[in-house]
Amino acid sequence: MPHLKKRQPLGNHDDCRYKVLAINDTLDILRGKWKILIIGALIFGKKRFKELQREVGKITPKMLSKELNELEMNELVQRTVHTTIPVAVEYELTPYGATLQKVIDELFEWGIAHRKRITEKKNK
Amino acid sequence: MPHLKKRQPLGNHDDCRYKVLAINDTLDILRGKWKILIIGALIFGKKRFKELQREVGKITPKMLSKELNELEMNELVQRTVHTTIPVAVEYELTPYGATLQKVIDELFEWGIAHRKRITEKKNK
DNA sequence: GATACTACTTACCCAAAGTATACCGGTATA
DNA sequence: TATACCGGTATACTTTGGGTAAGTAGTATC
Repeated sequence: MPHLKKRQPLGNHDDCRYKVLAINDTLDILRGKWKILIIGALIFGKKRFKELQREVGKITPKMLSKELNELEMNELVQRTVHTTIPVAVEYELTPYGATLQKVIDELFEWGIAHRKRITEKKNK
Repeated sequence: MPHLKKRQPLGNHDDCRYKVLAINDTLDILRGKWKILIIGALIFGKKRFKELQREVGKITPKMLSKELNELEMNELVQRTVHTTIPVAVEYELTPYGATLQKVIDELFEWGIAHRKRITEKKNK
């Protein structure tokens, strides 16, 4: 079950609160040290658990498992268990997960611009 | 001084890491329970400390002070002390801070869509 | 029979983030 | 003289995020 923060009853003029809530929903989903990395890895296709672990870097199985669970809850990632022997578990981005692309692009572009701004300032 | 995570030396094929770094720069700036709320409040114009405190809600002065400092370090918010008697301190979004608008809009729209998706699913 | 791989889970720990409460010096108001 | 507003700090506490290390059940390889 996907988790959302409880939506407060809207007061009179505070659909502002409602906005903030929506923004934080998105932020919560992307938050965590590894989520973006995992999504990034899955953009290029299905991956198995150990494969992800190797690809993402120094992530521990505990964290990988936790982050994948959260992504799955939010239906951004699909987990498939193949009943082969031994079992193989595959993770892939859902089409819904792919809708995050635009958001991620914006975050990326602003981050790049920020970094540029900062380093330019430093060199003056 | 604005703070950036140290950029790891790029390996051969991982400008992916570089991307993630930029994304996380942006995320870091927006991170914190109150940042978005504060930026949201400042979009409508200058505000004084206590004004912000009332507007943002249950934030403690310590947190407000901390978050404002961080926003100021990143040049998103400008702090002006008016040497009136008594002194008045005003905070406002910088033009640079306003460039976050697009990012925030994306986060908002995705959040709205997500919320809609989830609640629709629940009602089935 | 020993070791190793897969896909995890569990228990424990620490540091950072956030909260609660009180306080400060200065000014203004009743 | 007392109270309240302003712009914060100081101190102590709890909560959360994340890391470490180990264990587990099943399979396969040497």
